[in-house]
Amino acid sequence: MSNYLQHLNEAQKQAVIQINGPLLIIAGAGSGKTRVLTYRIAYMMQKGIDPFNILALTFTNKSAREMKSRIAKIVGASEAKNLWMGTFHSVFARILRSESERLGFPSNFTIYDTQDSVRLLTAIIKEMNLEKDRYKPKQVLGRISQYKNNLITVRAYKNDPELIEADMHSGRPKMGDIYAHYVERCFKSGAMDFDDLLLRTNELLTRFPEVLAKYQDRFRYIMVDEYQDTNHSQYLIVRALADRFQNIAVVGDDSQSIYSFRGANIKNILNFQKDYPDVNIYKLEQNYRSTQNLVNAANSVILKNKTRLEKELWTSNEDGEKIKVMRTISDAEEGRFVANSIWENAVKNQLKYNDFAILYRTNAQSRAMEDALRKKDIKYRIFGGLSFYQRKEIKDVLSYLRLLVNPNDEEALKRIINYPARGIGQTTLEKLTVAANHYNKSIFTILENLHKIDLKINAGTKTKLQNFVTMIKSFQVEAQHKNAFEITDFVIKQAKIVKDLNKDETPEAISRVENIQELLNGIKDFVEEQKDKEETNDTLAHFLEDVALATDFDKEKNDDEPRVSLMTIHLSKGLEFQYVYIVGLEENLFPSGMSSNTRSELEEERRLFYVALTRAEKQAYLSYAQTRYRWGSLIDCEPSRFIEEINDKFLDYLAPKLAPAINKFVDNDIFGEVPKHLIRLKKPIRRGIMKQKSTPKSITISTPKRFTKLSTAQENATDSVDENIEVEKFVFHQKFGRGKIIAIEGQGADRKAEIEFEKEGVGTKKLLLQFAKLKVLKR
DNA sequence: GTTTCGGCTACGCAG
DNA sequence: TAGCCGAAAC
Repeated sequence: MSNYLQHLNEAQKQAVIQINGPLLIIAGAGSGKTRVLTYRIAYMMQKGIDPFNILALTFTNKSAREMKSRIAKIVGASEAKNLWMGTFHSVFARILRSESERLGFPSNFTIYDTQDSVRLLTAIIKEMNLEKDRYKPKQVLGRISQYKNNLITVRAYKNDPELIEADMHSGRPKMGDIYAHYVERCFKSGAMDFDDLLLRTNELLTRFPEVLAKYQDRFRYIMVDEYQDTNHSQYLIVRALADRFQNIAVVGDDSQSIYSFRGANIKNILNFQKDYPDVNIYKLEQNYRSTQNLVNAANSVILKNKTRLEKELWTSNEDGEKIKVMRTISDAEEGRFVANSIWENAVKNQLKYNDFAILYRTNAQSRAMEDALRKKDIKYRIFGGLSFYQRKEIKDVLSYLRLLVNPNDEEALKRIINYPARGIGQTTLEKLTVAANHYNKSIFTILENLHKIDLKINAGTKTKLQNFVTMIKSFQVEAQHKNAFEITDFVIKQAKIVKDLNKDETPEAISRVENIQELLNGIKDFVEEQKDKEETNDTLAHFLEDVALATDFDKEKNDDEPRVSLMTIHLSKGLEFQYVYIVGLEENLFPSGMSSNTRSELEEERRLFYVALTRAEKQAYLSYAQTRYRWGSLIDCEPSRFIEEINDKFLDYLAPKLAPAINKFVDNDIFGEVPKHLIRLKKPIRRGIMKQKSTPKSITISTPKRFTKLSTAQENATDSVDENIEVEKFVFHQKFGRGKIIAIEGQGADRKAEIEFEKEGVGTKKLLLQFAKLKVLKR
């Protein structure tokens, strides 16, 4: 039982048996990190530690499941069951659910996905009459996400002149107001977005010391995987929870830090020693995954980065073959090359298609690969991109379920109030939204009280609205005695969703019906699983949470047919394949044109390339096209600098199949003696200009230096902003300037101030405080 | 008041 | 090329 320790090398063994105190494990690619983590937990449990006291935060739910089952094999299933294992988001969503009422959220709060958040922001920006070109919802969401990941709440924002100045400078003076509305609307809807799951956890642990104490006492042993990709918010959660017992083990590899765009802070791992001075550090440097040629090639690449911890990956595996480099004339040709090569290698080496992966920088590149694979009749599976749960028909069905669980969920309501079409249009919805904002209630509450307020909605429409409410309420009643599968089936039939789709006989509509059927099957499986777990009755809410946080890896395809995996390099982290094809190695694509500006951005791209290379066990292929369709038109491409950064002795250039006319052009151009990057260096000016064209400076959201400063300000972000507003006080309005309050009337959302503005031609105005967003001046 | 049609724009990675 | 949004058609 305990002889599993024999399977470890010395560094691995040390990392496993040191279970007390802070521990930093620097784990190179393919160095047996998962093995160390699973053995470590098993070892702890055999030493008598209650699994109930162990928290392991993993990067994906899939890896949590896999580790759990491996641990179960060592210590037994019943013991392993009590482990807390999962992603930050799923673990803390679960904790938030049981504590949410302290924060003013219902326990059945909805989790908004990115699409929901973007839709809500689009609505808010529209309601505020802001130019949607200046305030692009996706960019605004990115900015809000930055605030949240750095624990800058609405109040912290409003008290931070530098931050306000930064947004003003980037041409978005209204960011603070949008942020405030967004937070308010989420709160009103009983919804948290992805970043809230971390932000609100921090809020919970800071505002309620007894809650912090409870979880500190519970999670006496904490482990964090992929620590290099944690953001500030996650960092603070871990630090708070581990503060009492300091049994904190983090595992990571600074060379594989590739998520800075979502706030990951490489400093978390680099500074771990500073946070815990008595830390023990172990480095796992032996690679068990790849051939020597691959490991050495990857090393030669990552050496070009300046910011890195000292470590050298090595392997005792066979030499292996050189990395193959291929040039093609177009992206379609690149697809054909990859498909042919996979087919040949599969036949020649007796491999299954699941031994192959195609990795790319952007999801858009998958199409050319798919086309080629389909033509060769090679089965494949795409990860990422538009996931199953984000498909329109699936989101529509899920929105019904979300609404019956939480009727205040505004985004769910807006999706389905007129789907299938029931004669409730844009105009009606706008009236309802205005009323909801006015009374500071959810749209559903307005609908329930429709007879009490006059919204100038005609009688026919009113009846339709009332029918809608009645339907949703009937679903809620049914849900009390039906399980998740039964209620979903009921909803689909009652709402006539499939019926609506069946009106259409296009392949798309048929596929949509199939997808809904697949969703039903998924829910059935889920219900069965829950039965085994003998957990609570709230399976529907539980299912919706899983779905909101699910990634593509969490949804196993039911067939066991081997398939080639297609995914972005980001998604491939932690995975391994015998044969790996890294495609689209072109300047402006990989490295991304948006990341060539600063050294640190370029270093992250290089780490991304390092991650891609180290996924391969036996053989890696690099390919690039000379022309590619992007943004709907054909563009010329140059090979990526990353190809040249690999020492030539590890590479094997394949003879390119080119049309003769182009051939004479490119032959000495690409493989000639003159290092290409010397030529390319002359060109950044042109790149710069082109870049500005597509993203004008005024719109770019730049992170001010000051932004990384830690803000620990905690508050309930739903606090009203107008609490200081009194008669006689001077205020500042974004548009009308300085003014004096001469009267205040109304309550709550209806509260208005009469203000005498100093600016010429403005005069006295009555403004709703809810929208006016006045700043109180000292004098 | 609702639906449909056509033009415009987006492609950077993700829980 | 798809998906979204505003304007015209129903």
